[in-house]
Amino acid sequence: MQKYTNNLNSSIFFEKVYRVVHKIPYGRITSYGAIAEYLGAKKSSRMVGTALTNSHKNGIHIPAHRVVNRNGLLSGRAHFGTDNEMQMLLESEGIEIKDFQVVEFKKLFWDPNLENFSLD
DNA sequence: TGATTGACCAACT
DNA sequence: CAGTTGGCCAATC
Repeated sequence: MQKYTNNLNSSIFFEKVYRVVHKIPYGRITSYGAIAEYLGAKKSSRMVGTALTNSHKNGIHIPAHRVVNRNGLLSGRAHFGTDNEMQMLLESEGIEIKDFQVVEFKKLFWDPNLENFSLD
């Protein structure tokens, strides 16, 4: 029996995650789930977070701070250097944060599923 | 090597 | 409404 039932092969999937994250425009944000869906693994949104942890560990530089959870919450902030580094990175791009949440989440949401771009 | 954890999310109770 | 559960599976314990 095949191990993967949701179109998820880790090394390939991780690399695709990095490429999508790299495409998130400056000053915009997206969610783990939206990326997973774009990659055809909607139910594996946790793995998007795993991929980002992996990228951090391996020193792969991608704008991971632009990925938040489906409610606009900065759920990955603990993985950044200091307590509020993720927030400061977003604020430096003009994104307003309140209580660890992106205030204009809907307005700033960048949905890869609605975009026309290539993974290069 | 088995069990648990977790940068998630939708459905269910 | 909030809390729980099921799915997913790499990484960690």
